[in-house]
Amino acid sequence: MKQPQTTQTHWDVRPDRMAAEDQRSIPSLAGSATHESASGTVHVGPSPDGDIRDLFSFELQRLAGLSTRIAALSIRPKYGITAREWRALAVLKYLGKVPLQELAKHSGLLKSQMSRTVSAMIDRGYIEKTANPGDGRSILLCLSAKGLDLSEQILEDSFERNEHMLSTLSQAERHILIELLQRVTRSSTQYYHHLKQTASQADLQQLDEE
Amino acid sequence: MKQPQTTQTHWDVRPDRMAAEDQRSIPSLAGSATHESASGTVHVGPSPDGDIRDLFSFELQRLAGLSTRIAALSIRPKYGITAREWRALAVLKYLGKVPLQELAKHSGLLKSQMSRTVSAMIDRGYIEKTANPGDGRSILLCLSAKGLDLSEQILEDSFERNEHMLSTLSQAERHILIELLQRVTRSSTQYYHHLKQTASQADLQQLDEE
DNA sequence: GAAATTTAGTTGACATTATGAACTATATGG
DNA sequence: CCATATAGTTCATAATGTCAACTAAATTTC
Repeated sequence: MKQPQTTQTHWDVRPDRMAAEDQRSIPSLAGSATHESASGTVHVGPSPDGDIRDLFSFELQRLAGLSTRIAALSIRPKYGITAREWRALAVLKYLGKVPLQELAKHSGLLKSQMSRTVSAMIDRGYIEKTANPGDGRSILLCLSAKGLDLSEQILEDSFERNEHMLSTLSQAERHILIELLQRVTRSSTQYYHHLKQTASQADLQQLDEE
Repeated sequence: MKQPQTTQTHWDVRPDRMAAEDQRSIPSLAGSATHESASGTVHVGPSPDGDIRDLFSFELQRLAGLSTRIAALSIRPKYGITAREWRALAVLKYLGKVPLQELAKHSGLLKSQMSRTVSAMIDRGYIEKTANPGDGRSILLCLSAKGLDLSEQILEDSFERNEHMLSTLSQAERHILIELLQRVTRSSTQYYHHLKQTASQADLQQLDEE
């Protein structure tokens, strides 16, 4: 099934940016040559002539949307579960037995979202909930046998999906990609907290002014 | 755990996997090895016991969610525009003057979504709409002067945001990351079309069977 | 060249997701 | 004790995504 090394897939990948029907005019595209200016600083700071395609977050969003659709297409019909529910299971699988907040953090969801997701999974018997002996407010969540089994099945499928998505990358490139993403996630998390903080400070200041 | 075959990358990645507050023991984690025996067929794929953190799509989704929140935090309050609306403007900026379908494709949205988005932007004077002389069904969209101005302002902000998000990567690494993302987007697009097609074929078959 | 089929865009209906705030019940620190 | 912080649930609301129906213009086909 898996073909880790080959670069060839049956779906035949074709070049980008100026694919097929796209090249209608757009003279401004000539400017894209400017990017590759050797090794110097390319688009970093405020770039006057860069366009959105050079923007990391743009590519990221585009691909993430695609990935969501692909996952939904493969998971929902087959397992009767949403991608988000599955993610909760899979995260819980490596966390073991943790309170809800912890699960939410690792999944990148708000606790309110996670609370609903989890209670739906409890109703369906995928997750078990026990009291936390050390803290009466908190609960401890873990996978049921059924939940573990499901999460493993889907995880396997997911690795295969990823295999297809990454089919044009070599093994080395895949590792690089994941590692870079993880690093970016870390620094972005810090940046996000920073932003939130200064934003709420600005809000307070605004109130003072009125 | 997982063994990436001595994938030594020069930037010495130290995934935090068990960062900061996370290492609260979780003794039950040791037990996760025992599960394998029960389920019989374990993982046959390339990742026998990899967990979801090794999954490209998982990292992707996590980071994309973060990026969305960061963008919303910076764009909405400052410019009174949603991230999606801005993306439409920025894509239109490099496309020039195109029909709606074209704009939708490049933005990764359905035409129905784009139609709504665009008409809101027309109402606010950011986008102009003219008839397509070559095709009576179609319309041609382009940025107004106001829209161009706004898109450039936000684009500049966005490059700065990205700067923060990518702050821990070298210039070379940023290029690699974008490159890889673009390549993955291309092959994933192919895969998606492939999936959709086989899915709808399965649907038809199902109908036949009834 | 008229009927049937495609295609571009708009709109409506509906499910999913995101976000914040209110509310409960414990916990913790003066 | 009382004030305050925290864990989790629930509610309200907005944004997003998805699909299908609909109009109008193009294209194909016989």
